[in-house]
Amino acid sequence: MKAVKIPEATITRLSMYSRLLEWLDRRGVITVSSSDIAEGVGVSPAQVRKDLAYFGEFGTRGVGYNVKDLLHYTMKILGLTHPWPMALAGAGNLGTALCTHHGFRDRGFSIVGVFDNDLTKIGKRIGDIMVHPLEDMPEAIHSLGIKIGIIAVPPRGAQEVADIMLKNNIAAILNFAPIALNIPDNVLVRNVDLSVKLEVLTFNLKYRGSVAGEPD
Amino acid sequence: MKAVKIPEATITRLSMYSRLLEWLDRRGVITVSSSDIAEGVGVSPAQVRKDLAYFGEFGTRGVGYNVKDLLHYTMKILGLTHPWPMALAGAGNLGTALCTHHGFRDRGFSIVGVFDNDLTKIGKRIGDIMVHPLEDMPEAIHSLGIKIGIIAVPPRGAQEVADIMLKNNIAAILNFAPIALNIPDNVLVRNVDLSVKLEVLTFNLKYRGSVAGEPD
DNA sequence: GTATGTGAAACCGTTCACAGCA
DNA sequence: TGCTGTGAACGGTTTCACATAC
Repeated sequence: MKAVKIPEATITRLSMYSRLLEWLDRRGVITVSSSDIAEGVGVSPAQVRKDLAYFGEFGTRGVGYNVKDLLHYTMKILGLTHPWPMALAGAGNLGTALCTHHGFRDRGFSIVGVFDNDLTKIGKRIGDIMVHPLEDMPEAIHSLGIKIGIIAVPPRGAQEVADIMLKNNIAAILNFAPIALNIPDNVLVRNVDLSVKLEVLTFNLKYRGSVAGEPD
Repeated sequence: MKAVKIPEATITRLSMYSRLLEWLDRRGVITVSSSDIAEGVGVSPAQVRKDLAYFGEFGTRGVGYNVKDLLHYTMKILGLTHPWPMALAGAGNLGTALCTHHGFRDRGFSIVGVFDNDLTKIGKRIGDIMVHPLEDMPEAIHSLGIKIGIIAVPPRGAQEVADIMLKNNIAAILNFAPIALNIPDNVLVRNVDLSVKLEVLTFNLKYRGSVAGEPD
């Protein structure tokens, strides 16, 4: 935690390193080198070392990194030492998929409230939680200490949902609606836009013939 | 189409401009300025102009851009003048969500084959298409001229699915499995990793207090 | 010998500021 | 006058290469 600006890309990669380390740890691997990690997530070894160097010195020269230790550090850096309850707006197919998404629970994220204003969905059960009307979201946010909201409603309703979240002091939003939300600067937003991802592919298919590389 | 390298971020934004233009066009808007576009997608006007400049001169000085024309150009640049049939592997919740995802069809993408090797899913109907066994995928890829594959299976099965796609000359893969796929350089891959997105949020919540900005 | 940690260099993308044109 | 198009400046990220430490 220096007074240095840390590139977002570094955080993204750190998250990937962390998951790889979890995998290695489960397999009983004790030590990894920066090249091992690099190969595992598809970046350069120098990049791995630079990324880690933002946060401290975790390795041993001539040896590498202790898997368990580095895993622990990455989790701590990413703020994953405690669970993050989340509120989900939208109980459609996407919402259902997110609710049951294994990858979330594996990393300490859990959707503790699902909200929708479609009467045919309210009362339904997704996994082990029930869909509640949107108007119940504020109370849930406060009583369950929810800091992160997920928007998985159609574009039309997205800003409305965002506004409700904002009014109730949500700190961060993961938005799946393909529109630019109007969000104040003190609230974090990240968008997941599936069509954009596909269009990057079609562009490349069309103009570059075929070149690989994964910047994102 | 110059001999200039075009930043991936430019393509990402182009895709967003394109969708905004569609929206404006449907509303009967005739002309937009770079500032209008910039505001609509949350970037700077200079950025919009730079991005467009990679591909030509589409505007009129002192006036702006013709919405219909620019929409047409962006679609063409992105390779969206013809439909892109896609094969989906994985008929779980995520697969189902992707199948019924409106945003795809709106932009010319359509999933024309869904494959899974879970016997309880094969034969099921998602929307208007049926889930087929994974072994039927090769034939579908060839007979339907599929160039893009989507992987929405659990991490364990992802590489296997990828290998099948590769063996059948898929040109691009959109991967939702949170692992680094082993893919040759001549095949395009983009990963959608939901946990990573969330961990970027938790990192920022923890260390930056609250700062906005959407780099991705 | 081997692999980390790190300044310096190279590279890339964004912003600036203004020339060019309707 | 107003807004586009663009070379140049800027800032930030990645790569390089080597000193450092085990």
